[in-house]
Amino acid sequence: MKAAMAHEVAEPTATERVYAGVYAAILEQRVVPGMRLREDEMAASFEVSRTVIRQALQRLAQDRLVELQHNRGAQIVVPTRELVAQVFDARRVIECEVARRLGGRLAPAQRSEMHTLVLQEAAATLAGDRPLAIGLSGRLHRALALWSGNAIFVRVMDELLPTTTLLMAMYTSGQRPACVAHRHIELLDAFDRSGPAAAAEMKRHLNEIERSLSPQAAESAKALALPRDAFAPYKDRPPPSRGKAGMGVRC
Amino acid sequence: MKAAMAHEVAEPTATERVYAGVYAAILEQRVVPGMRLREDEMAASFEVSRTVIRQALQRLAQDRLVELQHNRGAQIVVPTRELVAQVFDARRVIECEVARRLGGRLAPAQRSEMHTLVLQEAAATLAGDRPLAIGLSGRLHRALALWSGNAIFVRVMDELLPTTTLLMAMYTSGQRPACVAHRHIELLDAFDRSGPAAAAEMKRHLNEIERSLSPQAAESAKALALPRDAFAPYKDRPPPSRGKAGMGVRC
DNA sequence: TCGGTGCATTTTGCATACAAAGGGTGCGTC
DNA sequence: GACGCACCCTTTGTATGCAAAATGCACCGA
Repeated sequence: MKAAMAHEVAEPTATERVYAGVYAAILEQRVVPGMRLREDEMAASFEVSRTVIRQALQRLAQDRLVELQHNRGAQIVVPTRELVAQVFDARRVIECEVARRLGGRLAPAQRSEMHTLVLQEAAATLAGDRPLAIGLSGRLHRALALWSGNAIFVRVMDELLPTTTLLMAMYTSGQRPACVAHRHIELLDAFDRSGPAAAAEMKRHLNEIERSLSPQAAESAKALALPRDAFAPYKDRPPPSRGKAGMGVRC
Repeated sequence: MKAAMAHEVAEPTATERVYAGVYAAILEQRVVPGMRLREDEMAASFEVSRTVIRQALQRLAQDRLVELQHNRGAQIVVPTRELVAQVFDARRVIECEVARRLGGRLAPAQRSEMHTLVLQEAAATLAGDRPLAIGLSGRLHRALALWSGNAIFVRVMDELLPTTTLLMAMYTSGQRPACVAHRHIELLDAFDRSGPAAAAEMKRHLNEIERSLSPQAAESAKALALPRDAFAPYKDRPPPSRGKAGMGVRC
């Protein structure tokens, strides 16, 4: 009778909050690749039980944002140059095919939605909100897969987008604006033309994004300790004192 | 120390046993699409706690073998003709590209492993062990993705193979031997020639499998009750010794 | 017969507990 | 100072309990 009509925007579950919290921390580069995520600490930070943390870590591992090593806990995935190449290679294969099928065939509603997303992303980029821009970019590419008519492509995109997001967040050295890579307007134009044109532009587009990722930001940074405030926005107030020795800090 | 060297073949966790049990039940058609999987009953059948059942269902849902409906529990996915078309469409896109890259470039070891898998699969088919044959077929396709050099393709195959397995198990009306679809020998030959040849043969191969799936077996069968003994082999016999129940399939 | 209501069943989310396993640390020894 | 061993800490796997939410169904009234 009130909310909870359209989607489950109502009240996120605790697990989801943790998931989103870590996701946001990655996007905003508050965490470093290779950083250990200890269950107790996270449970304290988010003020939930370890059950929730474990579930969230499970989902994050499923999205390849964290890596679970047996009996050694979880850590933020350390992206490699190799991974960048492979992800974009695979995305070119799939998304160029999507573009080929969809180019010149966009329904008016789809075209207008695409346009909206492009504008929103541009606005976010201008506003300096990189996380939002990255998210909107992902939504655009996902929408294209959806419109291709094959739900499997959407599944594949859902599998690859989180990793891409991680890569874009990690392989960006601080102030460098990665926005040059997001010339989605030209993509929109190409989709108005033909399949081959859209495919070609998609390839160019993905190449451009790939090139924009500087393979330096994520280097070194092995297994850092958890900065006390990495998830600060989610714990409200600093816990009294966690004077536990043996943190195993090592760079 | 001793075992657990190569892989975790040592002693499967309870969650894994449940997962494997349901997986096998699907392969052997002891369960029907749409069948409800109630936690309590499964917990009783497998003699584990609901914790384990929930985790197993989670993994099964992740593999799209069961569908989790909010507050309505889990049920075996009901495959549609649409899904068949989409899965094989996507697999053609990806695996033909894999074949194109790999054709004529197989390392000797790879070629021999491919050969071994093909022979094993043929043997399993002759022996009437459809589940094994389906599994080996999947392993072959996965190996090809692996050898393509792009780990992302492996991820995608890992995403699609369980669904394909489900489809092959479900869309096979009892005695119909689906083995004609597995002319992997010709695939092997094509991979010895060239990229384009391998891609063409892969396309033909996937088309053949797709056509072999008769879209009738999985119809109707909505929300059946759980047969008391669907998972029987797993609640009385600790070691699932590959029971050969309902194996009346043969070529 | 149709429609609304309330209860019973089930699932879900979360917390807690505990034994086992494995890795890392630090200490003692050589 | 290097090596080996024992202990500790963390994670993992599993069980259990419980409250809240949602479903489905039976029952009741019109």
